[in-house]
Amino acid sequence: MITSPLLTIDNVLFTVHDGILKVLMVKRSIEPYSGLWSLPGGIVDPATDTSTEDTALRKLREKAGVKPNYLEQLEVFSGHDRDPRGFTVTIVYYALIGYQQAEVHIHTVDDAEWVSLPQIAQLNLAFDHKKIINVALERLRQKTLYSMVPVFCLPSLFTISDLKQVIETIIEKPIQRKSLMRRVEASGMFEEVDEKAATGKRMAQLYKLKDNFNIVNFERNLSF
Amino acid sequence: MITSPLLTIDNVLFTVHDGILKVLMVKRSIEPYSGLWSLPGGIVDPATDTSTEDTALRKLREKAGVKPNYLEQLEVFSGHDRDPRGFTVTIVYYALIGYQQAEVHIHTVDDAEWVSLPQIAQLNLAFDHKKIINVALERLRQKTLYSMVPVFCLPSLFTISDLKQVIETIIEKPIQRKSLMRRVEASGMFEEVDEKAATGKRMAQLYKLKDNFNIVNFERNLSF
DNA sequence: CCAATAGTGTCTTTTAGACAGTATCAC
DNA sequence: GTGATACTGTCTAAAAGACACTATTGG
Repeated sequence: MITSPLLTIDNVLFTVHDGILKVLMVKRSIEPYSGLWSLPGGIVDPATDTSTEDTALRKLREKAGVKPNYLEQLEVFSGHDRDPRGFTVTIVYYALIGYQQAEVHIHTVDDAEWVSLPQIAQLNLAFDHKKIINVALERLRQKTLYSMVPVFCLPSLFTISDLKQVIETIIEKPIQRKSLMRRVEASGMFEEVDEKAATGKRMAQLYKLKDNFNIVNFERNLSF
Repeated sequence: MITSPLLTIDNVLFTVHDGILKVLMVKRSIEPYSGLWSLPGGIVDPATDTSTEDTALRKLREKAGVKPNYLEQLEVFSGHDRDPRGFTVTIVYYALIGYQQAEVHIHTVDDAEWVSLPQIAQLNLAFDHKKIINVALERLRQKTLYSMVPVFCLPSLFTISDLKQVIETIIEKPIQRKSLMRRVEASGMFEEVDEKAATGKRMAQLYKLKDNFNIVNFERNLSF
């Protein structure tokens, strides 16, 4: 008779704030790795969850009171060496949210915090979470090259400059404003709203996601 | 106390033979869905498997005696409605193999068979395996547009025409031979061997994967 | 008017598509 | 030589990069 291994999920929730890419981390309060920072995740509960995606959303709600704008399966990590308790299987999701949207909730929970990538590099994280974050980051960067997913790191109204900054923060490269505008147009995902933002000198056009948008994948990557 | 749900893996093993894309199916001998065709998979066994990828490879070996040239995680399927026994979680892998390479083994196992996609559409498959196959197919098609993965459906020596046919079979569209040759060259994954194949009239150059190849992803998709 | 940010026009670059033209083989 | 398949040369097309140019704002 085979006993099922411990099945957990973990979330890599990204946001961008002031040109810095951050990941939501929570402090572990139980063994193993008690006291260390870790990804917000937990055990899949067949009694309450209708799917593992449901588990992922529930954990983000419970641990930080947030609901992401975007959530997608990254991949499964498994093995004997990733948890001192033995063989474990973790389904990892990566997710995006606007900083303003989440900030309120994060601040009321003192064991949840936005951590920048340089900070993460220096921390000692629980389990193989550092590796998981790197895989998620790689995927987010790739996806940023051929889609508009970074928009999910922004509030519901945003300018082209906002979007440009978020993209540049994620891929750590400058992009051409012109290229971005062409893609915004071509994607058909967005509509201009009757409002302008006074961020810079000249007022900037505000955009929002259309009510029934489909995420478009472009046929070629941005390059440099 | 939370009991872990039943954790299984399934494989969608593709090959191309004579211009037909096929999936390896096995006949179920136990309930539920006994007697129906299903994907070759099974339960993850922490006692023997070092990872879920290991489970996937083991199941392909046990059920059909084959070792794929390419194996990659597709995604996790979960829910209460996919198995009459209740909440289940299935990690799905998709894989590629050359027809010649696998044929011998498949023929010795009478409950394993290559099934074409039109045939699959007409069959009544176990669980949600029809849906899983469609998701895997979609992924394979996407990947074919920006990489050379279809080469893993071929024997170790192959011609450009072989590769072209496999690609066209997968995406169900004709491509330009010229575009393919440019990509074969640009990828740096292949080397010409000192041998020619007498498939058509003029002898065709044979290629093989370099000993230390890296799978290259192109910056733009093939289009039509 | 000036400085700064928003946004446009347009030329270049890259890489795929199209397709004609050449090469090599069996017969 | 003929016909069929293999391969190359080269023009066009689509979309991104580069970058100069215009527009709009606050002061």
